[in-house]
Amino acid sequence: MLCSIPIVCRVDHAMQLTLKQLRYFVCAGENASVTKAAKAMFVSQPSISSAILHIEEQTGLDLFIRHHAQGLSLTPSGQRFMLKAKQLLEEADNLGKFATSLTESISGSLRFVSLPTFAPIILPSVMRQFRDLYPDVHLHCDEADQEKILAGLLEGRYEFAVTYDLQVPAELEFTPITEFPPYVLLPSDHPLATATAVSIEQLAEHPMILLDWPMSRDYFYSLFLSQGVEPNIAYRANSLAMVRGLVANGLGYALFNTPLASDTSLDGHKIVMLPLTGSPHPTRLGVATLKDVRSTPAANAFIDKLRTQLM
Amino acid sequence: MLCSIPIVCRVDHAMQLTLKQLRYFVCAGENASVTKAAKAMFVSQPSISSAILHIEEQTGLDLFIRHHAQGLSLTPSGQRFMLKAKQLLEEADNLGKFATSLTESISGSLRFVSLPTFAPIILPSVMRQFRDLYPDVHLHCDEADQEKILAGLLEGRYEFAVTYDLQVPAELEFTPITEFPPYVLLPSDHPLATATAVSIEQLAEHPMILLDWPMSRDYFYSLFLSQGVEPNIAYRANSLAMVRGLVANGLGYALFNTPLASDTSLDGHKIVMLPLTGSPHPTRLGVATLKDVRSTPAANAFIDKLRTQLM
DNA sequence: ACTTAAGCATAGGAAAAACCTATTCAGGCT
DNA sequence: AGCCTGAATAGGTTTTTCCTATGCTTAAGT
Repeated sequence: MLCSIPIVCRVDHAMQLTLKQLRYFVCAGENASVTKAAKAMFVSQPSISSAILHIEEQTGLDLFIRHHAQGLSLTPSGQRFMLKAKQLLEEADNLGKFATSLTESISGSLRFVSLPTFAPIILPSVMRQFRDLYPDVHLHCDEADQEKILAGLLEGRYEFAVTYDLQVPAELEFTPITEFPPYVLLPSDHPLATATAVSIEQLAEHPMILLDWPMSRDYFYSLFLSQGVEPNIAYRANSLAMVRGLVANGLGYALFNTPLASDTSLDGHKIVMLPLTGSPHPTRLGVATLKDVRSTPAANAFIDKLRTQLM
Repeated sequence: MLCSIPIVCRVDHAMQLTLKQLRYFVCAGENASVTKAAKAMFVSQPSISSAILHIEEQTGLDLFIRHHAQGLSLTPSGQRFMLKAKQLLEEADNLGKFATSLTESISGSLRFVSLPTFAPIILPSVMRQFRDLYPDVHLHCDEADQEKILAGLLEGRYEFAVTYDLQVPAELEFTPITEFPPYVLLPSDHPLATATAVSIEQLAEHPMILLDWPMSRDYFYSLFLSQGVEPNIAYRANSLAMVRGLVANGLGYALFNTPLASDTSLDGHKIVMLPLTGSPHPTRLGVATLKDVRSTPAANAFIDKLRTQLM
């Protein structure tokens, strides 16, 4: 039979002091009296007494010199211990204040995320306005594709996301802010450029420049499919600027939904923007947040600014 | 009948978070799991759960995103709160460590007090030795008369006192270290200077220089009174140096108990030191501490050094 | 699609801690 | 000596903490 080795459960008997006990002790130390401390803390005298005794037992310190019938005074060790205890209590209070500041004040930092499609178009001015109002809040804006955005929200990396309402899972809340109806970008010498509006059917036969991003791709494709036609993809591009350049140089038309301020491509050619007839399904832009998590005041303030900006 | 005004008890509902709750929360946050935290903390899963819920209720924060059947992740607020909570817990641990350091290690600072009569004669060399052994301990030595010494001990201003066992109250513990038998200081041309020892009776008629300090005065007087004679006080002086100067210049003899290393006064005259016959009552030098308060290791170490120095 | 597994929340009762009232005890004060 | 003050103790009650058992919701597996 083997020798059974006794396993010593090493729970590392860390001194167990509660904040309450420390509070009682400090109060007694400052008043040099258990009774006065009891009055100040709105508890009975034995409560203070036993808290002190408990700390003395836990630490092995003699905190007080008991003067019979006339209160207490701190021992030198007690004085030193009280100093540190007060610091700790201070920090504990600060933690509480910090918590309320997180729920109540617009401060600290704010992390959010958006799609690179329109982040640089919409967010800079909102961030500018926000910074002017709340200069102490540190803004951090990431750009990522929809998949990463949703994962980041679920993992708590971002407080909110400015994105489309596409494939948003049930755990997330999507509050729409505005809609972007799709429109056509045409080179100025395109046969359809003189119309006031064009239909999907009209466009189908012409060569198209496709913004080749996961979401855009699916969305614009769906506009044709819902009309029973298929687009004639001549070129694919990976940035808005490139698409505009290709259009401006007459290589085809493109569909867009994010509003563009400029009617000129980077190389100086003019572009014509026309609405689509038949009110095609617009994309909905909004804010995605976690369903069961209250937003911070900073996040709410930012989202408000975003809303007024877009509406 | 007067309107009864309802008194709103404004107890300033300060957020009541316990360290234990914070510990549970942090552990859950670090493990991204209530269950794992429960195992790590050796408590049941609901204990962790309710601690978190309690903090969330108290602070109004949503600390975690609950992923059904696959743990938790911290919200942005939760992340920030956890950082601060960890800091607080760190500080709490430090307080515990500080307490044990007070009881176990020779460190920090050490305040004590002694009588100016012999403090400068005895303590400097002990302090020197102590500093060489424990250079990090800060020594603070006050000088005060017996009355102030005793009050200072009772108020916790000093950890111990090096003094005589005179009028020590019951709350204090006096541990004697050594005895100082009184002896005579004579000018070298004094009629008794050639003897090997002198008696109190012999001295009584000669002019005496009295060290006019409360305790010394009473003590030396008592040596005469116990023999049924009275001293012939010619001069009174307020310092050892002055007494020695007066003696050396032939103005009288003096009684001393603290041992002197030099047989020369400050102005260069020789002094003769002779023992008293009849073994008069010696003064007892020792250490006074509070009776019910354990001394710190630093104090014990110092007192040990003092004892080996004097014995 | 249905079942199983994982994992947090809730319920209810038991154990522990905190608290309160009443009393004791030890020194000062008159 | 007797009263007063103020801390400690005793004993019982309330509050908190903790545990077991169960429910509920989604992911994963078949």
